[in-house]
Amino acid sequence: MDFDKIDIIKEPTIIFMGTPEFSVPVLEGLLSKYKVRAIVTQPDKPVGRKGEVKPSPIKEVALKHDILCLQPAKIKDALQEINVLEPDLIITCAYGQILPLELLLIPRLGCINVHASLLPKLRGGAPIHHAIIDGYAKTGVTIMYMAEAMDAGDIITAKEIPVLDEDTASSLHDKLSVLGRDLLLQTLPSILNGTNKRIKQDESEATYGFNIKREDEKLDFNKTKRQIVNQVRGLNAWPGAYCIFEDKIMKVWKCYRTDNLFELAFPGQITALYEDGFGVKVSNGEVVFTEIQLAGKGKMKARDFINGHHDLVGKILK
RNA sequence: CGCGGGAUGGAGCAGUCCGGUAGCUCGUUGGGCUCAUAACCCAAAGGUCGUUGGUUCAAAUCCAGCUCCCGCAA
Repeated sequence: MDFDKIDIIKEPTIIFMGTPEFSVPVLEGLLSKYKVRAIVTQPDKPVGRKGEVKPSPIKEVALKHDILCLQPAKIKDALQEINVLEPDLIITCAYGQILPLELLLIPRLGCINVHASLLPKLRGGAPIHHAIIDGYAKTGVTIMYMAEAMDAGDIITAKEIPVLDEDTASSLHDKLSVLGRDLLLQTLPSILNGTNKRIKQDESEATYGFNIKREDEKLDFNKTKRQIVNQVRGLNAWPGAYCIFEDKIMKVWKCYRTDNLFELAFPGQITALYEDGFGVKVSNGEVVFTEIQLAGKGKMKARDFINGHHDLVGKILK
């Protein structure tokens, strides 16, 4: 009798923890090859203007596959339940809560996390947005053991992709999500049989990409055109960069930079009209807004906005 | 009852406060100019002004209800 074989056949008990859309492909990939004992996700929360209570995307998957789904308001409340399940491995991916040490110690093989950056770069809750906003040339996904400090655990493996000029937070999100799925499936066998690598993070190289705050969304026209463009595409398709036009919020969904200088214009001043949008003066030149949205209105082509608003040139965005 | 904005030809807006023949910038179609053009000139088509009811001689406009969309906040 071959005992090694028996070990491989024995199914590990896996618990998956995740919440948003990003973790859905990762979970579904996992489900295609492995059995998941339970799923932990954030409680249903009121979403949208009407305050409708909606389950998280991960809960939808749990329901579809008829898997036990835990939704503790605080993860500590579920420690007992998780303990009883006797997981061999806990896999997290954008769960949304910090895991306490007691939980990290439960699984025999530890807790691993799929994180959307090349650690130790961009630790924190919004690594995808910040990869673009902060002008990173490359980013990726990292699978690592979880530690008490946020995203600071030992690295198991990582895979990088370039940040392209045409990338938005949205496109990068989708790419990293499937990249994370593939990397997890590729790496999981070694984690389950204990042959995986385990590399300490270089603390001196650490950077952070914390959750987007309202102030991160406000455009500052004293910044450079590259910074403005990165901010706009780094916040597309959610939550969007904005500025103020005639006391109303104007979200900017798409823009590009030009070589025009307009040295005499004020930062934020509308410089000129073009076929596809209108120019705005920033510290070192001009960016052209091509898709915008005014408070109370839907997204629109900047050209349509121009058609309805005369005398734009010279006005100042704040 | 969380706060607020909006619904007007295909698009974006004005007109609404102070009721009285639907306007602007585009787009579309046809014609003209041009070596040529997404440029320019001329012309045309296209709207029961979100929906229901009320007030009035008369409602896009005033009043009430309803539907849908969106920004903020959660």
